[in-house]
Amino acid sequence: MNKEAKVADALPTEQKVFSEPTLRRLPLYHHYLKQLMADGVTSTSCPQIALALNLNPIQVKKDLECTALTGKPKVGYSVDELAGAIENFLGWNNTAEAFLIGAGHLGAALLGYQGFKDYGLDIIAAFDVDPAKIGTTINGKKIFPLKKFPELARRMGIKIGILTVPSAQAQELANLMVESGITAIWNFAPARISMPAGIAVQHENLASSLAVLSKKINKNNTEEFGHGQ
Amino acid sequence: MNKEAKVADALPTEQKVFSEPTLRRLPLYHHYLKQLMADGVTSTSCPQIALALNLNPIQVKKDLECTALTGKPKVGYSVDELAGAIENFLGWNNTAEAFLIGAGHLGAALLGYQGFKDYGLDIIAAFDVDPAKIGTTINGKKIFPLKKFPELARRMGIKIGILTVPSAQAQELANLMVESGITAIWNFAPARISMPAGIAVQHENLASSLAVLSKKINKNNTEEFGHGQ
DNA sequence: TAGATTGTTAATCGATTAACAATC
DNA sequence: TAGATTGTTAATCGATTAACAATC
Repeated sequence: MNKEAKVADALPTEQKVFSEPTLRRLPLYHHYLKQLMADGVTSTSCPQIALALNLNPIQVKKDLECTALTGKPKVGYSVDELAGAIENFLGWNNTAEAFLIGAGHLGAALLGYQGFKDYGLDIIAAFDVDPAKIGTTINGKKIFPLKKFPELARRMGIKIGILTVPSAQAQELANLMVESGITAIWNFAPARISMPAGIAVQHENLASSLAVLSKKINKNNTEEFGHGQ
Repeated sequence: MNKEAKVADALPTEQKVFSEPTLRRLPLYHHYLKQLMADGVTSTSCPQIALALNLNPIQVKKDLECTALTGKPKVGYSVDELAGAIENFLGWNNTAEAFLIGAGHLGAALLGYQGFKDYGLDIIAAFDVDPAKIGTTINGKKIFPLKKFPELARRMGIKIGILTVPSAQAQELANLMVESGITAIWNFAPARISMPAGIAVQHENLASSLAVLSKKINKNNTEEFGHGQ
């Protein structure tokens, strides 16, 4: 019995929750660890990771508590173990299957992105209402008519839905997903969708990111030239 | 002279900084205001916006301080004015031109996304090293050889660069952008890039979002079934 | 050993939320 | 007027950062 199991026995109900900023940083650490592995490096430390990613070393340490690994003072952690522990924590080693609705530009891009497999996600099919797209294959993934979604999702036990549709249709199609047994929705429409409790929703909003970038630009300009916006 | 100008005169150096979470919510408000406008609604309030977007009304009020608008007690704000003030604050009414490097799946999707114009961004050309892509047009945008980037960026005074390349090339091409006069980079590669001070960088990381979604799913499951992960 | 890093607890900082007077 | 919302200041909450003993 390993250490993790012992801790789990001792505290069966106490499950530490990690903040969203922490969760968002874990893939960055993992990416760096993979780089180290490719370079043949076998151990690393929080200060080293922090230096490479331009983060605070103590923050890195706090974040890595989620792995429940024990490091060696002065040495750090095994790169291999650490990468594996992050994958394990994020559930990247048991792949989940997903359906996508909306085979437009963005939908097609996601269908063609090979990296998702590494993150435990496999988009196995897409759905659309456009007769020109139905029956075709985009980036190796077959496009089905939207009306087949509920039946196929139920039959295949799909739990993750990806929404890449115009915002006007987002709420309606999210509802369809939930009625079809989907319990987690990754929403790329520039509109919030509201869902019943128990349904996980992750909003991806390019307008939000662009707003942050715009303001960063303004900030740099005003600092540089020394006057208000 | 309007109120904003007066405030700017009175406090020329004091420029209130708004938090990143606030900036990310502004486009959501704007989107809802546009909906109201389409429905012919002329005024709205923070509680109404909060209800529609499932947010805290006081948070909405705090966020809208960035507009420097004065609302009417019991009535709220003019939908039209509020939408305009947000556009103004985010700089969406003076369009900025951008170059994109990496005309793969994701790059093509961004080239084809019509919505950016509304957010003050115009991607006017893309660059790639693939001879099969160079000279072609993807979603109406011409693809140029990468080696033309510095000259064209300089000549056209382009300040925004969008990176949609594999992570192995991200840092190198970000450097090229900066050498070509780019001062803001929107990075879609799943790798952090480090930049000199004064260069604005916005990282877009699907792996991070997926990490958050995965954990939301786990959380719901453990709550539902009442045991640890 | 000396020194760097871990592990953990405490302090700080900033965002969110609450409180309340002013006002239409 | 009564009541809802604004504008603004204070309190809370949580994430980040600091401090420090333990240890290899």
